[in-house]
Amino acid sequence: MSEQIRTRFAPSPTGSMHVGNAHTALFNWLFARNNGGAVVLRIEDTDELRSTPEALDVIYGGLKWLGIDWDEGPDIGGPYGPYIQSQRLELYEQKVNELVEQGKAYRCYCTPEEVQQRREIMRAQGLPPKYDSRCRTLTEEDCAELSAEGRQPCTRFKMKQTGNTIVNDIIQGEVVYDNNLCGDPVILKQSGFPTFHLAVVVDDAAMSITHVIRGAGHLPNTQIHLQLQEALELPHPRYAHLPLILGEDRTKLSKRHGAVSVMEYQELGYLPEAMFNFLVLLGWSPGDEQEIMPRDEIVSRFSLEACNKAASVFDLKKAEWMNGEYMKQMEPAELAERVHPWLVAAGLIEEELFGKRWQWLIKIVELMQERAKLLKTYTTWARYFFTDDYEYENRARKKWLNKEATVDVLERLGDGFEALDEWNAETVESVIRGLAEEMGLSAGKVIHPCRAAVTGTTIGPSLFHLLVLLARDDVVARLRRTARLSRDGELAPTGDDADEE
RNA sequence: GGUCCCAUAGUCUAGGGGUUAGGACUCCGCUCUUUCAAGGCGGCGACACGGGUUCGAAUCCCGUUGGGACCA
Repeated sequence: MSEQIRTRFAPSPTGSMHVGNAHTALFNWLFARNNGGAVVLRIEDTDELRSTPEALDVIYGGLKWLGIDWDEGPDIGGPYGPYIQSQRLELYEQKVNELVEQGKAYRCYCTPEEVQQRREIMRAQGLPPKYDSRCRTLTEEDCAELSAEGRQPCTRFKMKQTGNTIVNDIIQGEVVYDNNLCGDPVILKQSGFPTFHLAVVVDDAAMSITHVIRGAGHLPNTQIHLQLQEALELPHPRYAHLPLILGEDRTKLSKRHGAVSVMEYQELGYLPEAMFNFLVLLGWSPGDEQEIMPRDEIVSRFSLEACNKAASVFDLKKAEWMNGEYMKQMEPAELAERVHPWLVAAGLIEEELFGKRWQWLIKIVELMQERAKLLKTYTTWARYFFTDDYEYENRARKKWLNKEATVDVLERLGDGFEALDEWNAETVESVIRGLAEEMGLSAGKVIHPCRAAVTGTTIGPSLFHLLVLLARDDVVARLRRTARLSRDGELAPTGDDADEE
């Protein structure tokens, strides 16, 4: 008989989906899917004002974007609901009362300020800054007196004061904590809300969670959870603490490191499958040299035992590279579908595309498929395909457009194109090369000015193939317009980097 | 400050007593070409340090240093 594996992902509804959270969700999902287990989505909102529908949507959206699904959760229900902690308050209260009645927890009348103050003193003395347990020994009269002062109690759990608590972690191994060093944690706040410690323990058990997979930041909390489970006579789940994801400066990833929420990566033009692949490689490796792997393969090869203990730095450059790789592997038609919304948002193309126009877009996408690294890249690099309103870059101005010889080349090229019977890559190329020969120039001396004139830039895909994706009339018009501007001296380098080479 | 965790190049990692320490990103160079932001080729670059254990340590142990996490 094998127990049904159940993992859970338990975010707080903060209104954004941090990549660290996404990483944790991903590993829970991978472990469950690899083992034919279930994934539970639980919202831990006992600390927040309450979850708002918007905050929930952010979580759902982030997970769905990455392709992480769940078997039970607030939106789809399940046999262990409700899945939002603020809807489970009676349960926590009942458990807390149970502990108090059994003498395993007690009311504490110290204010947060007092506790904080004493902690500072202990720290200054070089002592472990834990709660000093002074309310443990309060009598009923003491309590009544303190209440009369207007104090609202919180409830603290009595931690063992001797011996060790051993966490046996699948990833971190055996970690030993000295019970004497841990103060009694609050389990029920003055407000009557449970703390994280109580709620996780109660819910993990109530939801039959077999494996708690979470960030390594929770490792020290686990000693509390283990003791709480014992006191409540609940089973211990297995624990796996994942290495943290850090920013470039090796501190916890936060806003000042740039994009930290998964949706920001979507907005930057990342493909979810690339993000998925990138994230899984932070803290896990298949053991060989494979890096880019389809989702199925990741699922089948995944294991918690193969996870790393060391924290990792989120390397944006590598994520970008990987995204580019995914874009290259894609069918042009599919990539075009992904790129299309970006072009629409940039006002470059209409939302409804029909047959020929789709085919045209696919060709454009394909032309740049090798070099674009993000979906968003198309809105800038491919801009000139969709509008005549593009900038002449300084490099193009300096190298070609601001030179006298260019005017003639552009004009004659325009004439040559105009005279063409057919507009295709071969005919275009022959005009360009023919003109170069006629003028006694190398082909590059025609190609580069032409590119600069028609696209405004000095770099891009094959010029011949690019030109034929534009209407011939447009190309001719652009050549003539550019020639005129050049002659009028309008194309001198501008701006701060005008002198830069 | 206390406790815990971690330590292979700038970054992600493989390896785990005997290896020329492998791969990937980045960076640099060369090359192809019609440009590079793409392709091809190549290069720089690592076992944090000090002690042990051992015939032999990057690998095991201890310490130091550094980093991180937690301490409502």
